[in-house]
Amino acid sequence: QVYLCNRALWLKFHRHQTEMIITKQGRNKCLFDNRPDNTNRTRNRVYMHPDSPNTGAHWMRQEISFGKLKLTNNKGASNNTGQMVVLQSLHKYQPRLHVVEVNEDGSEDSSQPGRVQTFTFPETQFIAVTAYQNTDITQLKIDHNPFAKGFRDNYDTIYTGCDIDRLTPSPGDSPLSQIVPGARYAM
Amino acid sequence: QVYLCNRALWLKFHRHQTEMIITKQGRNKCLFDNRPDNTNRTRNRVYMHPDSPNTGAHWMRQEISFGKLKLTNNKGASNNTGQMVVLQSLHKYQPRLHVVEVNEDGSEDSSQPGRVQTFTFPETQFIAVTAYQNTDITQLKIDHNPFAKGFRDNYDTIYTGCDIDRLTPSPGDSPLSQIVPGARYAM
DNA sequence: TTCTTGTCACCTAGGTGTTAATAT
DNA sequence: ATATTAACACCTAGGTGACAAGAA
Repeated sequence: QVYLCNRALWLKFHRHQTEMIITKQGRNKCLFDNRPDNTNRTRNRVYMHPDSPNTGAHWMRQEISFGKLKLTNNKGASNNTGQMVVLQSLHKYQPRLHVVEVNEDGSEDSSQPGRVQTFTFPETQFIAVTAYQNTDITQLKIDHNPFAKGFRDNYDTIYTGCDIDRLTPSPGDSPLSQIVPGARYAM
Repeated sequence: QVYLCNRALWLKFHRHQTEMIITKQGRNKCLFDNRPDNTNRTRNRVYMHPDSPNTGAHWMRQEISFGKLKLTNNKGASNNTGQMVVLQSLHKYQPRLHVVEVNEDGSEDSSQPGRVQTFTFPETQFIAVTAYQNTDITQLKIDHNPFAKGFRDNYDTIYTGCDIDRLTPSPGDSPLSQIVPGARYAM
C-alpha cells in the first residue's frame, strides 16, 4: 500500500490546478514525499529513485522523498546524475509510481506477471510551465516553500506546511498488495 | 591502479604533520579526492563509499570523492546514514583504501583469493584532534579550505588549491592490478 | 593544566519567485 | 502577443576556525 504524504497540501494546490516550473538547469519538484515506495522507470520522462534497487523493508521503513528530481525543458540536459526529467512546457502531466520487483542482481524479470505495481495520485497532476500562469499558485508556493520565504508578507506567521496530513490513506488509488521485506524492488 | 588526487597538497600538510578535527556531530574530511576507487569496510572505523557496490567502469570513470565522510569522537553517533567514522582524539591514523570485488548481488565472497586490494597513501596520515595543535596546520587549512575563506588575510589572492597535481601516480603504493569494467566492486 | 564543547561570524552552495530582457 | 531566458535579491542549509566556557 502506498500513501501520499501531505495529501491535504497537494489538494490545496490541485483545486487551483497545480503548476510546476521547468528551467534549463532543472527545478526541483521537491515539496512533498511519498510512502513507502517510489520509482518511475523505462525510457524518457522516467525517474528512478536513487535508493533503487532496494529491499521492501527499506522502502517501508520511512517516507520516500523524490526531492532530488528536477524538471527541465532542456532535451539535451546533462543527465549524468539521472535526476533530470524532460517535460514539454504548457503540457499537463500525471505522475505515476511504479514499484517493480527485481531480481537479486537488480535486473528486471518481465516474464513473471504481477511484478510491477503502478500507483496514481490524481492530486499530483500538474502543468509544466516556464513561468507561473495562475497567481493563486504563485502565492501558494510562496506560502509553503521555505526557499520562497523572502516573498512572504508576514514573517511572523511561521508556517512550514510540512506536517499536514502525513500518511493519510489515499482511498481508491492503492490496490491491495504486499511488499515483502526480504524481496528487492526498484521504483 | 589508484592515484591520489591533490597529492602535492597532501604532502604540504604532511610535512607539518596533518591534523583532522573531530567533533560530536562529525566534521568533514573532504578536502581531497581519490581515484579511481574508494572504500573502507568491515566493522568499526570503516566507511563504505556511498556508490558501492558498483562496476569497475563506474569507479574508473572519474575521480572518487570521500567528501561525505565525517570524523567524530562520539561513540554513540547516529550512524543512520553510515557516513560517520569514530576516532580517538590525539591518536594517529593511516587511511587505507580497500577495493573489494563482490558478487552480482553485492555479497562478498571471501573464499576466492585476490578479491581484495588494499591501497595506502602515507601522505594521508593524520592525527585526530578536537582543536588544532599546530598553528601551521591551522593556517594551511585556512588557506586551502573555501569554507574558511573568512579567516584569510588577503581576499585578493584567490587560491582554490583544488587543481594541484591531480592524477599524479603514487609510486610504490599501488600494486599492479586490474579493475574489470564489467565486474562489480565495493570500496 | 590540558582537552573538549557550544556558540558565533563568516563563508560556500544552492533553491525561490521577481523582473527585465530576449526569443518565438 | 506570448513564451522563455538570465540576472538578481532573498532565503535555507550547512561547512569553517575563533573564542569563551566547561570538563577532566
